[in-house]
Amino acid sequence: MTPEIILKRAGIRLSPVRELVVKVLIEAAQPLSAAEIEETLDTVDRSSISRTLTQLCEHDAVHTIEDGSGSVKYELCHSSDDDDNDQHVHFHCLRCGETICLNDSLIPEITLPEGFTAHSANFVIKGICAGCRK
Amino acid sequence: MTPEIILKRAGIRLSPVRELVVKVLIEAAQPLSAAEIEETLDTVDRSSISRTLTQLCEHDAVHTIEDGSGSVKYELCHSSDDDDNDQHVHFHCLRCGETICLNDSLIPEITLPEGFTAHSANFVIKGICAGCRK
DNA sequence: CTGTGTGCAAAGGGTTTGCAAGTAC
DNA sequence: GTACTTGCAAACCCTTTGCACACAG
Repeated sequence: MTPEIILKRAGIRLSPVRELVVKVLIEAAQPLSAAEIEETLDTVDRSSISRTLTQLCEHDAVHTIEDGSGSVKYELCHSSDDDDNDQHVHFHCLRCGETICLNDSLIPEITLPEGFTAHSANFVIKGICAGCRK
Repeated sequence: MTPEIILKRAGIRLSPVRELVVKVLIEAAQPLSAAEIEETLDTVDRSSISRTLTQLCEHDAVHTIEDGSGSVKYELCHSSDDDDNDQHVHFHCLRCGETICLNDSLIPEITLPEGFTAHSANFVIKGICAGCRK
């Protein structure tokens, strides 16, 4: 998977910054915050990163994870189509601050009250990871 | 359930502000943000509310919900004991911004990788509520 | 007198916006 | 030329902290 393909599929024009941001997300094993992307791409301004992430979210190429760390994390959507079936649970370590994907645990379907429509879901378990438990 | 009982059980001394904050949380049908509590209690300073909420969280009398709205929501813990069995899923309406409890949907147990320990969980479904769908 | 509670103002952090310069077509 | 992209600085929102006064034991 290349940045070019992802951007093209999302219907977003190519640009240097956008390709760099998507590349970082592809290579990350975990969801990243805007600040983490900024650190990796230290030549790129934070506002450009912010705008790019907003755009990627609007085009459903990226989704957000609120892990309670204070900053939103971003992750590439795995499925190209609209159904969010690939959405998995995340684990946020309260000690080291990392947020990792629990790829084996898909977010379960929840029955909503009459008239409610789901758009996305955010399921984060907080605790201590194996590395920090020691 | 009264503010006095909740504070006493949490091991927090009584005070005018603390009783007011807990009272608002008791009467709320939904999780509230610090700003919403501040609006309701317009005589109380935001810093006092912030400190009270922090204290309530530390004593496990209140837990937080990150719904992606930008501000953390607070809700009274229902169980008095340590197990978080009463934790339920929340629904956040992207149109009206309300976050409501889906009391019928308990947060499912997730199997964590070896060595991981769970402390709490945050499960929020985002979409459009019945009132906003219209 | 000592400790606790509270309000006010200011700081902090994370993110977004206004604007102007730069770039591509 | 026109539209799009980007960086810089400033603004914004939400939350927390420093400090001083007030009050209770």
